[in-house]
Amino acid sequence: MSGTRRYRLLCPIARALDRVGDRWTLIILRDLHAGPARFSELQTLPGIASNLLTDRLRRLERDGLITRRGAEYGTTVYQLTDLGERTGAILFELATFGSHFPADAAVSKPGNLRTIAVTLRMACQRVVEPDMSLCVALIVDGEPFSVAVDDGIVDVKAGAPRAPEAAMETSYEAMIAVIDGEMRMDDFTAHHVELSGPDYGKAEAFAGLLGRAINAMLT
Amino acid sequence: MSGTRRYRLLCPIARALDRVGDRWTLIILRDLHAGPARFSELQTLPGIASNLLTDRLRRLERDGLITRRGAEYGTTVYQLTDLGERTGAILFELATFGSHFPADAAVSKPGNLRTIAVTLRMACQRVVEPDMSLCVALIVDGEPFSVAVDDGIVDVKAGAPRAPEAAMETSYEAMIAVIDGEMRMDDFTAHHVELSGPDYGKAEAFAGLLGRAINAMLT
DNA sequence: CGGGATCCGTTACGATACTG
DNA sequence: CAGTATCGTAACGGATCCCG
Repeated sequence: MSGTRRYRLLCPIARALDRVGDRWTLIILRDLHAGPARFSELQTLPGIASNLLTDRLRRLERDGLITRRGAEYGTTVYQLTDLGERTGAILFELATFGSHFPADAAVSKPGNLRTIAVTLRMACQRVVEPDMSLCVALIVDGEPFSVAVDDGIVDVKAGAPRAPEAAMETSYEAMIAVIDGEMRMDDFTAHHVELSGPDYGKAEAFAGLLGRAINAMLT
Repeated sequence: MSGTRRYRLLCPIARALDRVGDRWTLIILRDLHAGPARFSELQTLPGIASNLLTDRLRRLERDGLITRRGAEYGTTVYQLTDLGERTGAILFELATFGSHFPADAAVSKPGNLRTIAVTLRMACQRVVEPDMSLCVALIVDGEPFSVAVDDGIVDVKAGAPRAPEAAMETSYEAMIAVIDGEMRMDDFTAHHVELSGPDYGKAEAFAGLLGRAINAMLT
């Protein structure tokens, strides 16, 4: 177990990095923003060792960023606390910054696509109208996500919504291309997205929200 | 020289961490946000080894986040590029998040106070009126900073301004206490700050801006 | 003196194997 | 499923030395 090698400075930036600055920590948090996850789900992160994952989870729990639930049933679930939710802003700024760089030549696609949840939620939250409400199923490479806007409060979670008003289907690579500024938004909506009902107007409303969110990221 | 141990994921968050996620990298960038710095200034960071600093600077230069200027004169100066400036938002969110945690018992004060520049600039930028303009000298523990607002564009740099309209003197510990929420803003302005002219109104205007900036951080 | 380079002991990470 | 245990390797920390 690690524990030394901290900055131990008074500066708030260093204090933050002392909690979330270790390798994998922010990637783990990124996944948990898509909803609670179990150990084995997080282990699908390409390249993380199980002992590292254990160490990070223990430390995040100790610092009050996550909790473990239901250890009795044999099903342990890790979940963000209110404090842990606050890392969303950090992750969003990292995503905005990271979109300026090309992906490595030897990229390995992630085992799960939970990464999109934080970025999508924060990006939409910034541009949503205060009176908007909708609940759509977003399916990315076959993986379902729930995008819910409740009077201007945006929530994005892994898993299909119970009663979606509409659905949007697309691919992860297309989403990345448009966030990176390599694909125009109208090309994306025209050729890489399939909208469907039952309430088709809600699908179009979500497409519009998504467009404004991505435009705001690219400035 | 390092170079392996990258995430190599398509996810923009991972791409960002592949550039700025290594130990010390964000701390170095933090310092450079206060203006250009030389190798020896950055080496005052408590605990960084010179070979580590060399490695991080090389990598930041290679990734286009910083440039080295004037190597001919024997005076090498490292400076943020436009791309590097964009890390300001990440650092601000880290500072906001980090202020929720207590400082370590064995804190070592930094050799320089350049850390305040990014946080101060971003915090003020968020709440400044578009038509505000001022140029004040901010002296923290004797170290001078220049805070300039030019038609709503905020700039904070290490070093005294040439023609300050006013001055504010305070201490680093008091600033940290108020950012952490441990000291009330009115207590700070009443007992831990000294304002002076020549244009006393500008000093009060800056104090007001600072108050609104910190209040916005604490929400 | 500023701007590093070199060396070496220690710590953290990565991979795999194994267990309650 | 949710972790331990072990071990080789890469990165870090501290010190010293070097060169213009």
